[in-house]
Order: sequence, then C-alpha cells, then structure tokens
Amino acid sequence: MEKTFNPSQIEQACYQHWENKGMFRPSGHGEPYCILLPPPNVTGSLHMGHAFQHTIMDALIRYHRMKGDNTLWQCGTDHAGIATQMVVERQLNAKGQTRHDLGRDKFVERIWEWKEESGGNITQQMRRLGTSPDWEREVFTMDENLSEAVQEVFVQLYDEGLIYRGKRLVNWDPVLLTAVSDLEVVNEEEDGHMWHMRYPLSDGSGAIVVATTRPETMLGDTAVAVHPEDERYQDIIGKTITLPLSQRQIPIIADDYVDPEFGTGCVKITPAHDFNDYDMGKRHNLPMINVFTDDAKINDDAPEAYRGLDRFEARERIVEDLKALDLLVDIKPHKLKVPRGDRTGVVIEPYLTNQWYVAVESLAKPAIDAVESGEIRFVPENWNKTYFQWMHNIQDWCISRQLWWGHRIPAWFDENGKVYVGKSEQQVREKYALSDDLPLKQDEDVLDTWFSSALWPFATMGWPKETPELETFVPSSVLVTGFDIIFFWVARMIMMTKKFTGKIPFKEIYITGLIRDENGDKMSKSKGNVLDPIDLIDGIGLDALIEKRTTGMMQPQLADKITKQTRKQFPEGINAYGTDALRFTFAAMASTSRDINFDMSRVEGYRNFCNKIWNATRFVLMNTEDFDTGNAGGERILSPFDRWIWSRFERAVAQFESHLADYRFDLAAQTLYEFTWNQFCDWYLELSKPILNSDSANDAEKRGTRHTLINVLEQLMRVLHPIMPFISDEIWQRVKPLSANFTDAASIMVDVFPQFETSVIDEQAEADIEWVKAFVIGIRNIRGEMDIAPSKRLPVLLNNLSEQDKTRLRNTQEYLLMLAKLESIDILDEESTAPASATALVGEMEILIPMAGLIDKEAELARLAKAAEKLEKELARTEGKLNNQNFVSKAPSEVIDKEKAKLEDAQMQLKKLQEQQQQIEAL
RNA sequence: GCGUCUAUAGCUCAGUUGGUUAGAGCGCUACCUUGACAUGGUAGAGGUCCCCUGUUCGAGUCAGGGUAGACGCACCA
Repeated sequence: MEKTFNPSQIEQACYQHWENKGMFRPSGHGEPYCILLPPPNVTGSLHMGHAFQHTIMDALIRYHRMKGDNTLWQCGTDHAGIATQMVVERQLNAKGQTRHDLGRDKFVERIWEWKEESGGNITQQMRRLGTSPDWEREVFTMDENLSEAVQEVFVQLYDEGLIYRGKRLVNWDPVLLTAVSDLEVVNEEEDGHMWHMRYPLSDGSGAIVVATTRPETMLGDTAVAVHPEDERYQDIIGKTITLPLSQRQIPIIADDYVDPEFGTGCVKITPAHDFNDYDMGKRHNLPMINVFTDDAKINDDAPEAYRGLDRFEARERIVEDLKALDLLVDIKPHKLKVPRGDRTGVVIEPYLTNQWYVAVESLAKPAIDAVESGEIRFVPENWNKTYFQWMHNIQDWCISRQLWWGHRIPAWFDENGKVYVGKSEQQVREKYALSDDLPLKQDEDVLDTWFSSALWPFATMGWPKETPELETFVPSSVLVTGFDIIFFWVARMIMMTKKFTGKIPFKEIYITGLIRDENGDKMSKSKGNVLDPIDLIDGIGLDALIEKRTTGMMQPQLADKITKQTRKQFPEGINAYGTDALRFTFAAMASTSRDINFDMSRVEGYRNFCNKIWNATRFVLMNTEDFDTGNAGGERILSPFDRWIWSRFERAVAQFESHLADYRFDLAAQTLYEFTWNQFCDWYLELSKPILNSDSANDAEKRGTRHTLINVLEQLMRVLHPIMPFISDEIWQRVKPLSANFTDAASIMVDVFPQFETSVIDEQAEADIEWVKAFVIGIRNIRGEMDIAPSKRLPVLLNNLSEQDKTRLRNTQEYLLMLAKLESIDILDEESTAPASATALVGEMEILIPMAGLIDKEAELARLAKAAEKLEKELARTEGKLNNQNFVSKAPSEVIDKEKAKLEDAQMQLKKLQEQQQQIEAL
C-alpha cells in the first residue's frame, strides 16, 4: 500500500464496479426503505447544497441497504420549464436567432437535443460523490409515463371542478413573458419615491391629492378611494374627478381598506395593476383598464402620447407632464419593497391575464391533517409551524405558464372559446361528443414545473398504472430537503399524493440546513464565493478557480473584487481532498442548525482522518498478512486489550446507529472519528505492539491480537461505509480475505452492517484498560511538563497499591514498560522511604519517578502547586455544596453521594500532593 | 404587524429529561523524525456559556424581559 491515501486512484474504478454490478437496485426482500431524490434541475450542476443533501441521503440509503432492507433511492431530474427554455434561447440568441424564428415544434426539438447532450451533467457529478441511487429507474419529468400522469391528474382535477380557468391578476415577468408564482418573486426593500399628484374634481370645486410609487399606473386608474368615515372627505364621496392626462371621469368611492392616517387618506385605484386595487375593483364593480403590453410597455388603451413607451420611460414622461400642468404636488424619497423575478431580476408587474388555477382548499385539508396527526413528521419538528402557517393561508395555485417547454395543458378551445379538457384531442371529441369537423385548438400554455414535481412520489412509481412499486415504496421513508422548498414542493407533494393514492408520500421530512460560506454568507455567483464540490474532490488551481468564478457573470463589474478575494482566500488554489473527506465533512456539519457555515479546514481535517485510517490499515496488514490470524482455527486468547477494543467498538456501533436514527449525522460522524482515531489508532494499535513483539506472549495470544486487529478493522470499515464509501470498500477488499467475514459479497456496500452484540461489552476489560491508560498518561504528563526526552527510559516506583492494582500490574507490566518507555517498575517496600520524586496518581496508587538527575526541584514544585491549586478550588466548591443545608436536604441522594465521593477523592489527592511538596521543599 | 431561529474557546460547532472540573475539530505554544501515519506523536495554553431578573438546593440548559443578528409570511397609496 502507498504511504499516503490517494483518493483519486480508487474512487472512479470503485464506482464503476458498483454500478456495473447493479448494486444500486433494491434487493427485492426485507423491509422497504425508500428515499425520493428531490429532482435536481436538468440544467443544473451540482452545488454544495446538493452535495450536502446527497451525502445524507446516500448515507441513509447505504446504511439501510447494509441492514438488509429492500432499499430504493428513486432518482431523476426535472425539466425546469423557464430555466431550460432560457438556456436554449440563449444559445439561439448567440447565433442571432430567437425561438420565434424556429417555431414551437422546432424549438422544443432543440431543447430535447440539448437535454440529450448536456442534461446528464448533474447525474455524472452525483456519481463522483459516490451516491447510490438506482440509476436504472432514473426518470425525467417530461418522460412519457410522467407526462401521462400529469395529464391524468389534470383531467381528473378539472372534471372534479378543482382546476379552473380564470382571468385574474398574476405576477407577470415582462422579460420571460410568463406568469410566475408568488414564490418566484423576491420582495426586497429599495429606495424609491412617492409622487403626490393633484386630481381635480370634475365639478371644478377643488382637487384632492393622491400619492403613488408608480405614477405610470395612473393611466389605468378607475377610481379614487377614501375611508367611509373620513370626515375630511364626506362631501366628495360619490363625486367624480377628471383623471389628468386621460381626461376620463372616475368616481370617488368609500372603502374601509383605506387607511385615513396614511398619506392624504386618498388612494388612487388601478384594479388592473395592483393586487389590493384589484380586490377593491371587484367589490365596487369598477372597470379594469389594462394599460400595459406583455413586455410592460404602454398599450393602445392609454392616451396616445404614451403608447409604446417602456413603463419607466412612461413614468418619467408622466411626471414631467404633470409638473407642466402644475398637478405634481410633491416628490418624496420613499423606501418600498420592490417585487423582482428571482431569475430575471426585473420588476414584476401585477398583470391581468387568463390563467389556469388549482383550487387547493379541499386538497390542503388532508395534507394538514397528515402532519397534525403525526402521520408525517418533520425533523427538526419546528418546521411544521412553517408548514401550517402556509397551509392555513394557502391561495389557489396558478399552474399555467406562457412557455413552450413543459407539459402542454390538455385543454382545447372551439372557435367560440369554449373549453374542453381531456388527454388528447381525440379523447376530448369522444368525451364531449364533438363532431370531427368542429375545429379545436389546444391551449398554448404549459404547466408549472412544480405541478409535475408534485406528483413525484407516485408518478415515479408507475402511477396511474397499478404497479408493485406503488405498493412497496409509497409511502417512502424519509424526504431529505431544504426549508426553501417546503411550500414549492413538499406541501404540494403531500396534497397530490394524498389525493391520488390516498397515502402519504413520506413518513418523515428531514429538513437540512443551508450551506453558507465560512462567513455565514449565502453562496452566490455574484458574491463570488461559490464552491464546486467537485473542486474539493479533485482540487483546482488558483487560475482555474478565478476563471470559473468570474465567467458568465450577471454583473461583470464585480470580477476584480472576486478575483482579489479568491486570491486571498485560496492563494494556492484548492487541494484535492477526495470524496470521502468531503462527505465526512458534510456529515460532521449536519447538526440541527439552520445555517451551516462551510469550513475548508474541516475538509482538510477529515482528509487527514482518511489518511489516518489508511495508515492504520497498513499497520494492521503488515502484522497480519503473512501471519496466522486464527481463521483456520487454532486457539485464540484475547488479551484485556483485545476485549477492551471489542467492547468499545460495540458501544461505538450502538451509538452510531442511535444517532443515525435521530438524523444526527454530526454526532454519528463524531462517534466514528472518536473511536477510530482516539481509541483504535491512539490506543489499541499501540497496545497491540508489545504483544505482537513480545517474546513471552504465546501463539494463542498473538493469534488473538492479530485476529482482533484484522476483524475490528474489517467491521469498522462496514460501519464507516455509509459515510465514506470509497476508502471503506477499498480497504475492505484488502482486509476481508484475512478476516473472519466469509461473505461472498463483491463489495462492502452489499455486505451486512455489524450487528450489535451486548455480550461483547466487557466492563472489566474497560476498567482495566482505563487503569493502563491512566498509568501511561501519568508518566507522559510528567515527561511533558518536566521536559524529559521521550526517548529517555525512566525508572518508576509504585506506592500504595491495592490488590486490584497489583493484579493489573502483574497482567500488564511488560507492556507498560514498552508503552511508557520505562526502564523498570518496582513496588516500594513498606519499610523503605521513597526518594524525592515526581508523582502521578492512578486512583490511590502513586507513581513515583525519582528526580535525581532528571527533574529540577523548582519545576516540580511549580507543577505540584498548579495541581494543588486546582484541587483546592474543587474542594472549596464541593465543601460549599455539602455544607449547604438546603442542598443536603433537597438534592437526590445519588447527587449527594457523588459530591461526597468527589470531596473524599480531592482530599486524598491533595493530601498526597502536600506530602510531596513538603518532601521536595526539604531537599 | 405575525411567526421561526441563532448567540458557548481566536475560528467552526457539540452540549440529551437542570446535577463531576462546560467538550470536539481547526488554529495557537513547546518538545519529538520511535520501525502505520509529520496529512503524524506527546504535553500545554485558551471560556464573564450575549445582558438583566426570576424559578430552584443547584441554571450553559427552564421562565420573563432586553440586546445583537438571520430567515419566513403579511402590509406598504
């Protein structure tokens, strides 16, 4: 084996082996365990959030597979309507074409071509991460069978009256020319202005002043509203004003939506361009005058002077014109929340259009019940509040999008605009008994991508066909996802799955934190702090990293800043850490926290951990490969060291499993790290050396130790495997032939997870080895603090030994000599007095290292004083407690006993220290 | 306005139903190339658990109030 672990040499081949052998398929027996992959966007590439969540899912999947469950990780990608259309449109634009030049059919064909070529990017990256979904079942939301499910659902909901078409205000993206959902609109506070405008009363009796942040909408005003009880305006309610610039007569109405305290207490009402005004327009039967075109220019219903102007040009022109007419009273700076499209960044307009909606109220009810009853459980639990808050205020869902890429709405119109809904034109004609010569035209719109994603839990299992998978894997076991899509996706899956299968889609929802950079900032292209998981695996040079971070930016002017920042943070680029280290890092950082600040030094630490494991393996192989490990029979005697490590191993396994059951991957990872490094490597490997090299240990004892070495390692690999799949399989392949594991499994991933054995827990051995550790640490401590060279062999005297100390000493003396680098260990005669010594305590037993020629008097006194000070503090605290009547009378007796024991122990130790101090001072 | 979350070592974070001297990793200091590993070993330094008040024999942990920050929803003429 190489001296250092080199992940790049093993990972790819290992993965190929797994995939080629079909190891990702469900076994077909055992308890079903299923995870649905939140389908990544087909245009996407793997980001840190994916890598994090995929690591968690894969760890769960691998664990359950090894536990013998019938395990399915259902994967696939979604067609990402807008995003995908934009990608291909951009390619066309680069060649000076638009999608309209191609026409719809050709354009869609182009997208499919693009998908075949580039759509697999993210699934290839997932393979680099070592994920083990069943690729043979990979689906795409535009696949034929999923499309069929989409149609089936649409038609059924329509027939039940739960899908309807309506003309309403929607969030309109004037660049994408489509409706977008509330969830795709971000409201950020921005600096703007408030324009105060004077609207003259038609009868010439005066004027009122209204304020607006969007003056251009005045072209569509159809009323002015005041509060019904506002005394200032009682006499003008019912009058009309003459709308400046348009000269339309519009009424002054009373509505208690108006806040008399705000501004002048008069509000201009533009029902076609504002959500609140829309509602008011409905209440008062106001006309709705749309003054915009699809791309937010002024349309032909507005006064001629403004037609064709962009909305912001129109705003300036209108303000100027009002000023010229002396109708502009004031312009005040004003902070307001501006709605912007999350993809385009342009200001979203409330816009009056015909759209399709899902009436969600009746669907929401069972979905709320499922979480309220505990049938579906959020982890951490708190997220159910977020869920309820949204579900209780849920609005009808606008599902149509004015795009070409997506599931086309299965609805046809006749020449009179009457709508017929069915799976195909043919079926529609049959269903509605329409004659063959009646001309029908299919709706141009497609469905929101989330509509198909909402069917993911059952559509991927073959629905609407009745399949065995629907029986076995619905509901799935756990959904692993981020809180940002609880509304977008999670809630909608619950609603749809309940509706169409009667089952819940998943039993648990594990909400992960959000990966941020080391300063707690969200990773984003414009901040230039994005890390590519693949770069952490393979490494990347500084120049390539800068190149990556500064190309294809929306704001190229930030490139210099990002370059500087990157040079500073990664002067040498990024090292190759390998997949296992990256995965372990994600696991170790997956605590309950909502934000996870990614820390490169953690990756490095876990890369070192991999190397530690690698080298421990080298040591084990070196000592077992050409030796008898007892597999062929032959007597094996286990030393206390062997029994101790087995016992600790069992405890580690149990702990790991319990943390996994709680979704505490951080604690699970910590358990593995602690056992592997601090117990197995730091102690057991060291403890095994004296036995393996001993002249007095017999063959059976050596066999016992070799057997323990190889088998603990072999089983440890199986426990590590869910989190670190590559290194564990690589090592397992080398170690297994020497171990007592006689499986014919071709990979550790299809071997079994170690079974917890209570009988292996050995408290006696644990206590014995703690004694050995305390002995060795005591001596190291003196060495360290007294600056004695590690190579210097020390003579040691022992005093005040109990019977148990004597037994333990007898059993381990020859090993202690080696472990602590001792020249000799002697028990002090009762009659002889101890020489001046540095001391350490193991329980009540004293370890004495004679100072002669080794230890400076002052240094030892200083060391003793420091120790004594600590003990005195401890003593004072404990005495204080025990002297407190309240404590003694009210605290439980176990706690009091503990305090008493603590006190006695401290007193004993202090007494010994003081004796030492006196003796040394007397020198 | 409503709701959620966070504050513990220089940094990133654990800390179970309140009960040993509050832990880990990284970083830092000193020493060490010993035959698995310097991507290593040994020893060590480092904490007003954000602040106040309370409950309790006992509070990092529970309650109330505050400060600082993050997020979600609603509203914004």
